[in-house]
Amino acid sequence: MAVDREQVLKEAAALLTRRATTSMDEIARAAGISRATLHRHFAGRDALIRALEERGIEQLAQAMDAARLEDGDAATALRRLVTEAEPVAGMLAFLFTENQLFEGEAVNAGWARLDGRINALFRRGQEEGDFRIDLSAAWLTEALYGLIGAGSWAVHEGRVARNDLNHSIVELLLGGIRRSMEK
Amino acid sequence: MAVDREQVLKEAAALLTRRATTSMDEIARAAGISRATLHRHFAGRDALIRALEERGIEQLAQAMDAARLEDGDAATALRRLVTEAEPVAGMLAFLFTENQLFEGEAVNAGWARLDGRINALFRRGQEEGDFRIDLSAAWLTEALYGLIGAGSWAVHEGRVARNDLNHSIVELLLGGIRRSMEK
DNA sequence: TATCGATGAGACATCTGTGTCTCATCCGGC
DNA sequence: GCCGGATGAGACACAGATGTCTCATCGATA
Repeated sequence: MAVDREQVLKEAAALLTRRATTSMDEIARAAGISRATLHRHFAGRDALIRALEERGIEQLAQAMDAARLEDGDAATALRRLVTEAEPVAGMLAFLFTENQLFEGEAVNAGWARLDGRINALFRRGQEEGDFRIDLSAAWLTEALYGLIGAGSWAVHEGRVARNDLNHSIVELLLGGIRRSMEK
Repeated sequence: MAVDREQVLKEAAALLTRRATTSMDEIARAAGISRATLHRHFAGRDALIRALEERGIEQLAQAMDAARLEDGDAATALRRLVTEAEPVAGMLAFLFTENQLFEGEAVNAGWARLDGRINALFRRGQEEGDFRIDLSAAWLTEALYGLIGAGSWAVHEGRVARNDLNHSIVELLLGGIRRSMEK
């Protein structure tokens, strides 16, 4: 009865997102397998985190593909990106706070690629005259991550309705707090 | 030669912001004292974190006082808040990701008070017709924390210049990404 | 049914961090 | 100079998690 590796990673992500210090034993139980079996599939805790990171990178990359970042105007592409990335928001929030620990070669390269794609999207919006240019694309990228993380956390805490998450993030990013007469 | 408790907390905050699992020994060394002395001043790791949290709450409260949140229009008050809170940004980023673990009585009450003040600021802006009302004040509060955290991290990583931090946060919050003809 | 691979349960050693304690030392005030 | 409080260095036991191993069991398949 082969263990569903993907299912294990999913459970692990759910637990670690809530508490970064969740033990291997707790993860194993949550996944419905024994600690021994967990170790048979992932050499150790580091390997598990690494696998999670690779999974997160892959999922975000797929979300980007699905969002077709290069199509249409940048703002609409950004909306699509947030929509596609929402299911991975919790995972991103976890990795965003955790990735300071592990500085793997391939992993960093993976993040750099993703950052680059988002950066490019913001730059495109700036070049097309739609996005303001007094805020660097690098900062906008970080801010996007930050808002996704904050939003995911807020939903988890019950301070924001899950249904509003997408709208909350995108609208704040695009339009800001201020009520504008027209735009 | 009395240990400078404030200095120890400052060092601890700096280290823990970078890596949440920094050991007591590392903190002690960074503060230039021995682990034994560190334990003489803080009963244990929990007590140290608790002290950090109280310190963060106090500092943020002072920043709010200095920002005079009730004076003038809400947007300007928000600008003042970000300016005053900037020196504590790193600390806030740490506590923001860490407070999910410790659920102290008094501590939570302290955060609730601060959240309430920020919430009130956003609500005031909404009632005065300056802030949009399709984004809840609760979400705006979370978003502010998120952006401060992301900004602090971006500065730490060298992706945003420290001098730009204030401007980056406030402008994104108030105006959003979009280039607007007029506002 | 017999077999083989995968799993669960548990024992075990190890490691890291923590909290406590003791003892020597240092430094300032008397 | 002497004394007392504070500190540093280090030993110690303890707790929790980790990684490895063994052995029994279960289930699918030949």
